[in-house]
Amino acid sequence: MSTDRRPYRRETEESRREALIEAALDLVAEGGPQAATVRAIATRAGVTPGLIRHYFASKEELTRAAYRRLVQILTDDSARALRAAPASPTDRLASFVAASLSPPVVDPMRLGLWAGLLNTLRSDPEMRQIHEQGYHSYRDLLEGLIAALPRDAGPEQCRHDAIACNAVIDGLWLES
Amino acid sequence: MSTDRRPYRRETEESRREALIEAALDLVAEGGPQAATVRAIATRAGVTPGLIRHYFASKEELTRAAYRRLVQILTDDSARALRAAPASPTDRLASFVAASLSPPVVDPMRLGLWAGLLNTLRSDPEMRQIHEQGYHSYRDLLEGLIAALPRDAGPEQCRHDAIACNAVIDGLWLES
DNA sequence: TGCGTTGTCATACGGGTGGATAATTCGTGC
DNA sequence: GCACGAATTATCCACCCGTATGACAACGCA
Repeated sequence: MSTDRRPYRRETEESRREALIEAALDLVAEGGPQAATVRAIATRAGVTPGLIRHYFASKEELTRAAYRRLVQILTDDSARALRAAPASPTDRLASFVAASLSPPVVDPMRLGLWAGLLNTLRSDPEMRQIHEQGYHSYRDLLEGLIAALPRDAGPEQCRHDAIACNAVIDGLWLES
Repeated sequence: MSTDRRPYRRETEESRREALIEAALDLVAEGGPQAATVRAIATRAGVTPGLIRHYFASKEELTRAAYRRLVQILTDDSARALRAAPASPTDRLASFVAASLSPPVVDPMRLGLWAGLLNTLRSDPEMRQIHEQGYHSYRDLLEGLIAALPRDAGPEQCRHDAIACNAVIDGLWLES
């Protein structure tokens, strides 16, 4: 009479959280927020729905954790590209821009993710805060590179150029 | 005992359809597709839910009509900008690009719309077809303007430049 | 002014699904 | 082996979705 129970392995808290977060991001990227239900996330992560609330107080918290993770990935990718860049200021900027337009930064999945999360960002203040933090750190990176260029330009001008440059990058990023 | 019935006015078929479509677009822009429920659309349009199915066979049909309308708006705006443009090829291109980056083409609502509809576009083939038609007509417009420039460039080059130019425009558009 | 058409309202239904929970089981480290 | 807690299972409840239906009233026309 014993119903056969699904076999399972115990995992570390970190690996489980990671799997759940990744599953959530994948689902949002593919089908928008409405596709990222607790059941779908659990299935994708290879666990049962109940487990989600073992690691996250609510689905909302999981969503926020997922977005935090996404921002971190983007930030890390940018920073890594910069570390491997050449020494000349001009070349540094050029290679940084190039890196921002090639894999793994550019990825169709990321576009879907961004689009899917846009509405959520607008409504949830905490999400918005996470987002702005990441956005500013990227733009500041860009501004630093531009300020290091061998040319005559005040900080005001550099800031303005950084914003414009960022705009162009985002545009090319969209087209991929 | 008679429940007081909400007073109403009879409208033309066109104006009702228009109101429903606009309501649907607004809701998608604000809260994503999941916010555009039959009830919400009806409320926003100032009617009761039942009326939707008086004008559209199903909600899906309304959604498609709404998207068709959006594409038409974008196309019209582009064409209008071009009609008012100067004669010189270089100036024409410049003013067209400028128009693509100012109101009413640029609009935070449109960005939300685009983000919300991205997933829908991916899954619904008919939607995708509507989308590509609009996208191509815009890019062809751009390609025509570029081909008219006073310079030495083959058709292949013009096409390539049009795609790149479109990418940059989209990027600036995103930043608004 | 009265009548018929039909645009519009009101309400209900059947159901799918969403997030949450509580108790149970069994893998695992000691 | 024993105990702890990770993970499963089963279920809850509520909400909201899209659809269907029938009554009512606004407007055009005679």
